[in-house]
Amino acid sequence: MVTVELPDGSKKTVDKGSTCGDLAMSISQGLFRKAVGGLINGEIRDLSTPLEDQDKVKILTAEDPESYELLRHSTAHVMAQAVQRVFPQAKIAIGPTIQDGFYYDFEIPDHPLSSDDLKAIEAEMKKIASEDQKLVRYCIPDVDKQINEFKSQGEKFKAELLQEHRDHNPTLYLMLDKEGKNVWNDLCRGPHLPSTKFIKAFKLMKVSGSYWRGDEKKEQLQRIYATAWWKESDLADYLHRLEEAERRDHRKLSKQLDLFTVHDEVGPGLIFWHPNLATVRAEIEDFWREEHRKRGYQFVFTPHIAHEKLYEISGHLENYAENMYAAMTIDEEPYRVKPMNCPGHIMIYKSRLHSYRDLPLRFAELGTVYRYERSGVLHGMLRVRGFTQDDSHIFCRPDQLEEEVAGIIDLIAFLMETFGYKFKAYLATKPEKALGTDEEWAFAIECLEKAMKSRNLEYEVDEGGGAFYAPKIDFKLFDAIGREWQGPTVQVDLNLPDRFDVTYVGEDGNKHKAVMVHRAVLGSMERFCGGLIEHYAGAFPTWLAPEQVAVLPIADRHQEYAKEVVDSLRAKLLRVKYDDRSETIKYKIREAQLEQIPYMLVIGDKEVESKTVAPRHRRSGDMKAMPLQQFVDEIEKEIKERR
RNA sequence: GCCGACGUAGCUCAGCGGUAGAGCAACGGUUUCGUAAACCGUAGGCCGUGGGUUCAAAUCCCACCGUCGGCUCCA
Repeated sequence: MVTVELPDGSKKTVDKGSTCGDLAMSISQGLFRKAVGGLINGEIRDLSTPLEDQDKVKILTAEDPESYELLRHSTAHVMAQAVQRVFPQAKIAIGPTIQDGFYYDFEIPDHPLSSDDLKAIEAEMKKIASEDQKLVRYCIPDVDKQINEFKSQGEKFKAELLQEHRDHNPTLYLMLDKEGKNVWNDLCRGPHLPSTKFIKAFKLMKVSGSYWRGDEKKEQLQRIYATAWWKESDLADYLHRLEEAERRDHRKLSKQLDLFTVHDEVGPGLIFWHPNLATVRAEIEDFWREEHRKRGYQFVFTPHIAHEKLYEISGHLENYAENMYAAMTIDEEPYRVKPMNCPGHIMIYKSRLHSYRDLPLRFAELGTVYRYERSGVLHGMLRVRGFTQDDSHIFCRPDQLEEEVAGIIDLIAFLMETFGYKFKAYLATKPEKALGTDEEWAFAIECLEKAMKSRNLEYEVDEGGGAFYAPKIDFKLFDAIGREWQGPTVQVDLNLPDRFDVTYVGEDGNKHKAVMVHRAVLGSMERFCGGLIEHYAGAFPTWLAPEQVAVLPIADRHQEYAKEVVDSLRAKLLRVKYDDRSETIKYKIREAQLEQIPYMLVIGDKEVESKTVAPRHRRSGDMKAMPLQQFVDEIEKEIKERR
C-alpha cells in the first residue's frame, strides 16, 4: 500500500502500483471521467503515472490552468500525426507548447505549406481527435535500435534528439487506435492526455519559417503555430482577444489618427513623427525632464557621429560592430554614427577631475542612436533602425550605489504608474561569459537586491541572465489588455569604467574607480510611444492627447461666440480643434469621436445666449452645459494630474 | 539575412489575359442643422520598380524594392 497526500492535506491510501488515474477513480467516478493528468509533487504527469509513497498528488482536470500544458502538448502530437498523414514525406522536428498554444516544426521537402494545407491538416486533426486514440508512454528499451528505426524512417531530427538524450531514460509516446494498434509515435518526454478525445477546440494559426535548433546554418524548417483550448467558447474568446490586439495595432491606428510614417525613399526602420504623435512625444518628454530635474539629474547633449577611436576604447567596434553602420570618412579619418550614448556621457565625465564630493553625477539625455537591424525584424515603431533613448548614466561611489538604484526604482515606479502600466522586476545575474571579477558582480548584485528590498519591490531572479558586462534589473510591463512589454532596465556597468578609466579622487587623495549605472526608463521614444498607442488603443489621456478639445458650432450664427471660446481655451495653452465647416453637428461629433479627442464643446443657441459650453466626453458622452470657466478648471485639473 | 504571404486612388477594398472600378476622404456648390455619416457635382491611378511571355499584361513568369507573419536579435 502507498499513502499519498491530496491538495486539501488529507491522506489517501491506495494499492501499491496504483496510478494517478486509479487514485482519481477511488475518489469519485466523476473525477475520473474529467481527469486528464496529475500534479505529482508539483510536476505535471500522465494520468497513468504510478504513485509512490508520500507523493503529494492533485488530479488535474480542465479546470486547472496546468492542464493546458497537457492539452496543447497532446494537440501538437495530433497535429504532427495529421501532417504526416497529409504529407507522408514530412519529417518531424520539435513541438513545444508556448503561451496560448503550441507549434511544431517540420521538414517537408519541396512543399511550402499554404493556408489550404492548414485547412486539410485541421480536418485531419479533427478526425484523429474523434478516433479516441490513446496516448501511451513507452520507455525505450534499446536506444540504438530505436535510433536506427528513426533513421530508417528518415526521421533524422528525432534520431539526433534521441542520441542526445540517450542517458535520460528517453520515452516514446505511442498513439493507439481502438484496436490497440500503434498508429503513430513521437519521441517525447511527455506528459500527455490519456486520449485524443479531450481535444475539441483548436485552430491552426499560421505557418512560418524556422531553423532546426534555431540555427541559421542548419536545415530550414516549416513551423505551424496553433492554439488549443478545452472549450469552443474559450477558443472563441482567445480569437476575440487577438482581434482586439489587432484593433489596437499601432500601425493601423497610425493610419486612422495620422501618427507616423516610414518612407521607401528614406529607408525602412526610420520613423517620421507627424504632428499628432509629435505632440504626444513632446508632452512625454516635458514630463520626463520635469521628473528628472526633481531627482537631481543633469541634462546633456552629445554628437551623433564620433571618431572610431571612441568606439575602439569603448569596445563597441569589437563587440557590437554588426549593429553599427559602416564608417564614413571625414578628413581621411573614420567616423561612426553613434549606436549608444554611454561613451559620450563618459567623455563629459572625464573632461575634468572629480572629487568624491562631486558624486553622484547623473547625466541624462534623450539621445538618438542608430543601429543596424536586419530587415526581417523591423516592425512599425517597435523595432526600428533609428531611435531616441531616454538614456542616463549615473557615476557614483560604491557606497552610493544602493541608494542610487533605489532612486531609479522610485522614478521607474512613478513613471510607469502615471502611464497606467503594471510591472514586474527581474534580477539578472552573472552569465557564463562575463567581464569583471566575481567580487564586483557579487557587490553590484547585492546593491541591486538591497535597493529593491528597501522599496518593497518584489522581483524574480533570472539566473545567468545578465549582460556580459553588467548585472541588471529588467522590468516587464503589462498593458491595458494584459500583454507583456519590455520595460525599464537598470544596469551596473562593469566594463566601461575600466576601458575609459573612469575615476574620482577619494577622501584619501588617491584615484578610485567610479561605479557607472546605465539606465533607461521608457527605453526608446519610438518603442514606448508605439506601445502607448496600443495600451491606450489610440485614445490618449487628456494630458497627452494631440487635440484636447474640439469646439463645434452648430450653425454659422454660432461661430462668433465659438471663436471666442476657442481663443480663450488656446490662451490657456489647451490644444483646440475648431471645426467651423458647414457640416451637421452629428457629423462633426462623429469625426471628433473617431479622432479620439477627449472633449467636444457643442455651441448652439442656448450656449451663445447663456455664455456656457455643452461638453461631450468621448467616452461618457453628453455632459451638462456649464460656464466656460468651469470647464477650463476641470480640464486643467485633469491635465495637471495626468489622469 | 532566411521561409511564407502580400503591394490597385489619401484610406478600405473589388477587378485576376481584352478600354482601370466602388465606398469613404479631398475639392466645388447647395443646406444652417442640438450629440457617431445632409444632398448634388468635380477631380483623383506609369495597378510597388525593372525585365520577360503574348496580337494584347493590373492579371502569367523572373528579378529587385517594400510591407506583413515568423526564425534570430533587441531599446
